[in-house]
Parts: sequence; structure tokens; C-alpha cells
Amino acid sequence: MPNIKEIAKLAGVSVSTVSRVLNNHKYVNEQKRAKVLQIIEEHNYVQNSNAVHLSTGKTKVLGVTLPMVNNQYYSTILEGIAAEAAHHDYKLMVCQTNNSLEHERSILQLLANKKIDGLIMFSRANSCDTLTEYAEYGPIITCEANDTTTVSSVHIDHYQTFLIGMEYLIQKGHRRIGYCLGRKNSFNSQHRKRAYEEKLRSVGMTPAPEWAFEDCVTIQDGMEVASKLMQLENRPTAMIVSCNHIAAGLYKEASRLGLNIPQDIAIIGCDDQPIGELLEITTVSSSSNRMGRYAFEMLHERIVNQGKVWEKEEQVLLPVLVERNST
Amino acid sequence: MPNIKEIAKLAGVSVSTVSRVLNNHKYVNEQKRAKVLQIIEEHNYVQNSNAVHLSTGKTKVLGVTLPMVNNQYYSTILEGIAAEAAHHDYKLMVCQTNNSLEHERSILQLLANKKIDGLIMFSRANSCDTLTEYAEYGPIITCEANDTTTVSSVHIDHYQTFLIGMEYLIQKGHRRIGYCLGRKNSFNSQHRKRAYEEKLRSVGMTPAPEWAFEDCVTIQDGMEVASKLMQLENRPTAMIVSCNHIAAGLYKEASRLGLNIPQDIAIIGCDDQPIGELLEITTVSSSSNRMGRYAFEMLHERIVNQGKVWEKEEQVLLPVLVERNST
DNA sequence: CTGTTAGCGCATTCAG
DNA sequence: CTGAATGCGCTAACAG
Repeated sequence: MPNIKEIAKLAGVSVSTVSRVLNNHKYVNEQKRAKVLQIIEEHNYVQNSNAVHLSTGKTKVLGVTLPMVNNQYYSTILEGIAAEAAHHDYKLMVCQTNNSLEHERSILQLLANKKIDGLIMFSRANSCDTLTEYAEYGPIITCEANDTTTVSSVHIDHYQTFLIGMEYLIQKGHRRIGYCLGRKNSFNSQHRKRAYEEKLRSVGMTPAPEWAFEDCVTIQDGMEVASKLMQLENRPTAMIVSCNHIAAGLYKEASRLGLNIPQDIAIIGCDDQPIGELLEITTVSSSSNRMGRYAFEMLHERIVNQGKVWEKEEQVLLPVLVERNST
Repeated sequence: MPNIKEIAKLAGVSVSTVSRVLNNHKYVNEQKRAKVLQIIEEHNYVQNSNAVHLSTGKTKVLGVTLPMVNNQYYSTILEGIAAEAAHHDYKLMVCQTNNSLEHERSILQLLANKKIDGLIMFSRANSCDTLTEYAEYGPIITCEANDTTTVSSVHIDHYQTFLIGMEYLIQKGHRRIGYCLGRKNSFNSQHRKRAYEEKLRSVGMTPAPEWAFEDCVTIQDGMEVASKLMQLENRPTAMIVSCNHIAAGLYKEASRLGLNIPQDIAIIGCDDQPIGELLEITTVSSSSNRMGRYAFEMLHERIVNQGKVWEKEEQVLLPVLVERNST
């Protein structure tokens, strides 16, 4: 496997000229360009990317952190990013963090190591301070709201999402409303919870602890909520659930245990996963794919214009109620 | 941001000593090691990965190609790989190919470019010849059977899978059996189809073209199959479906259109997606997660022992029937 | 145990 | 339009 030097020698030109041909610079004599191309072809020359990376200081690779790969919500965002990335010839380093602080930090470190040009974080375990610290090494975009003064984000308005869901349930006559949330301490969950409580109080109800389910992440978790609901004396008449797949678990298990939906219990979800559509679950939805695309665009802008001073920017996606048959 | 040279100067040692400290080599005076570490700390030194990559010829990055990220079957394999990769400190470059020849080829090219140390292909669009050609640049593992003489694979025995499914349906008394397959020309599909036809003929039936559905990839595709089935005069009494999410689409839409399952039509799927479990769809399952783990292990062995001559190896996962309520 | 030195392969001024 | 020379930051063989 020859390198650029050998190609230069064989073509009877300098390495700079080969480099120019490789990078499609103009101002190269057509004869020479052709000759270089021919030699490259004949000798199966391929560029060593690592040398290019070292020399240019860029890799055209973006990092993406997400708690788990095998989750429709995240993989839909990922698909949005992947589509845009492919379009701009960027590769994606996809890193599952399992919400581990250390693991996530090791990804942030890739930015410092120049292994990636930028980072998109779907979810975040480390503190805003840590985030700010690493943002000095390269652009970061979060797909959640964050409290830093420098790190931009694109996110769904989770407060609005729950507000819309709650208003809808209340207008349907529900008063005993429960909820399922994901990671208890995430920004997303906190905003959702606040909307839930405010709205419930606004109709004179006091949020009951036994109607609150947190740390629901998998379909299985949704199913367990159903079992727990069955044991309640004062069961809620409606549940607002942060993700469609959890809503799906709740839906199916509640049905199996004999509850009629929506008569005995109404269920409303909060994203746009196919499983929600399949089971015809009402949802307050935003486009995860679109979120991914925006995230890429914001990151890309910042990578291309590294010199510019970037203000913090927040792209907020507004949710829309999609009424189906579970409410 | 200082480099290794400046750290060396500040610590009063040579760059080699700093390098040794960085790479945890033994035979470094404890005093000097401590001093170097201190200077590194004080000056926020971070290694430039690209220089390391160039120098060592390795990146500790693995490529993964899959047709689409947003598919439970693939993301479950991916999760298996991700778990093992994290354990061995490898990063994953995840590339969506959309089954495009060119796009997939551009990923194979990463191997030649030394941007990745090895490649796992969940699915493959390019020819076996192309595969063989690129395998000279670095190890490749496919998660499908392949006809090369050098590229190893770990795959589900799709022939057996369909055979088991067909035997089960036949034993249940079904004779008019139809199928849904994914990409028409993939290896997987061909094996499945062969099992289907052989088994059906073995009970004296002739495969009917109108019972055959190909290029089913999404839930939506499954739903469309249901509509088409409704229009048949001589509708099959059972369907064997290559993926659970397609089976799920078929299941729900068929129900919605008034068919009782399994009385009017039995449905059997062929993997271990959560949606199949949720809808209680009978399936012939293999562990996709395990497949991912094997794939990583095989690839890792080959990367670590690059010198060794590797024979082609095929890890075959045997499927198991999981009986549920759709048959 | 340590330092010197020669690459790794390419991009990019700077002259011409 | 072209080439020589320098640098990117680190590893590793080699000599001591």
C-alpha cells in the first residue's frame, strides 16, 4: 500500500500536487492531474484518514450519546441525525451511556481528544458544569433543555406537552389522573411533573403519591405499572405517560388484567413511536426525526464556523395532540 | 493546549518518558512518573487521538452497517455489540446504508482508509466479490450468511427458522400458508423461502403466488399485507412472517379489518422483538443480542491477532419456538 | 530505566 | 500552476 510520496514519485510530480489532486484543488495542470489519477488507480492507492485528521485537525465524525440504543424514541432521533449526517458526509460515533456518569464522561473526552468534531447528547447524566467545561473543546448540542449559558439545545417543550395532555384529559372529565415518567431527576421529567401538578391543582385536585410512577424506561416497566394500578383502592381514571412504548406496556397489561380502555382507564402518551400508532394510543407528539435533523444542523453550523462566537440557542419543538382510541 | 513535547520539557524528561507514562508502561521511575502526571494535570494536557491513530495504525473504532437505525431487530443486535464494545473500550461508528450500494461501499472504504479497525455488517447490499476485496484491508464479520471463502459470519439459521415455523403450522393443521419476507434478494430471504416451499410441497401443497409477500420492511408494510389478504378469494389460514414488527402490523390491521386471530388467520413471527411479546405473537426466536455479542467477539479476536491466518468461520444460532397466542 | 531519533502520511504555507 | 520544506502529535526501535 503506497503512500502519497510514492505516488508523487511514480507520477513524476511533488506530493503537493498529488495532495491537490486528491482534494480537488483547481490550478492543477490537466495532464498532471490525469497522470496522478492514473497512477493512483494502478497502484490502488488509498488515503490514510488518520494522517488527514492529524494534519487538518478535523475528523468529520460526530459523537452521539444516548442512554440505550434499543429504544424507538432514541433511534428515531438517531435516524434524523443519520440522514442529515450522510447528506453532509459526516460519520456518526454512537455511544450508549446507560446513564453512567463515567461512561458519558469518556465520550465527552473524545471531544478533547479530537476524535470527534462535535457531540450531540440525547440525554445527559453529568452536571451542567461538566458540560460547559467540555464545550470548550468543541461544539455540543443537547436534545434536552439544559441550564448552561453556552451549550445550545433542541428540545421538545415537555412542560407544554404534559400541559396539553392534562388539559385534554381534564376536558374529557378526568380528575383522578396519574402519571408515568422516565428518569426521575432528568430535566425532562421535572418539567413534565411541574405541568402535571399545576394542572391537577388548577381543578382542585391534590396529586396523590400512589398515582405517581417514576423511572419507567422499558415496556416491561409499563406493564408493572398496570399491575400496581390494579392494587390501588382509589385507582386513577386516566394516566399520562412520557413515552409511547411505556404507554403500550401499560395498555396491554391493563387490558390483560381486565380493564377496558378507555372506559376503565384512559391512557395518553407523549411521543411519536410507531408502537403508539399501532395500538392506537392517543398521544401528544413531536417529531423525533425532525429533532434529530435540527440537532445535526445546529451542530454542523457550529463546526463549520468554529471561529465565530456563538450565542446559546434553544430550538423548541411544539407538540401536537393526536387523538386516537385510548382516551 | 500543550502537546507531549511541551509536557516533556516542563517535566524535565524526554517525550518517550511522557509517552510511557501515558501508556502505563512499567520501567518508569516513580518520581518522574509522578512529576509528569502532575504537569499533565496542571496544564490540562490531553492526548491527540489522531496522532496516536496515525502512529499506531489503529483507531479502536469499529464500523457497523445496518439498513436502518430505527428498527428493533437491528437495534437489538446493535445493543449486543455496544455492550461488548464498551467492555473492551472500542467505539462504534454506526452507519445507516438504506441498502444503497454506493453508501455501503463508502463504509467499506473506511476500512481501507484506516478510519476503523474492523467492520460488522448486519445486512449487505454489495456482492461477495466486493466484500472479499475489502476484507483485505481489515477484518469483516457479517450477521448474515455469505458466500465468500474468507469473510466469517454469525447468523441465524433462517432455513431452520422457517422450517420450524412451517412444521408447527402444519402440525396445527394449516395447509394454506402464506409468507412475508424482507428484502427479496437477500440471502436470508432466499433461505427462508426455500424452507417455506419445500415444507409446503412436502404436504402436497403448491405455493401460491398470491400468498407470497416480499419487500416487507416496516410495520406499515405488515398492515398493507393485511389489506391485500382481505381481498383474496382463497385466503391463507396462516402467515409466517420474517419479523415481529411486520407480524405486529399484520396482526393489528387484520384484527381491525375484522379477522379473528388465530381462528381466521394464524400468525407466526421470526425474531425476538419486544413488540411480538407485547402482542403475544408466536415466534421462532433467536437472541439478536447474543448475535451482536458473538459478532463483536469474532471481530475482536481477528483484530487482536491480525498476524494470524484466519479460516472462515460460521457461527450459527439455532432458533427456538416460542408459542404464544397468535397461532 | 531513559533519551535520541526516525518515522506515521498528509496538508499547507511560501517562493518561484 | 508547482515544488520544497515544515509541521501535525505521538510511538517505538535503538542505543546507552
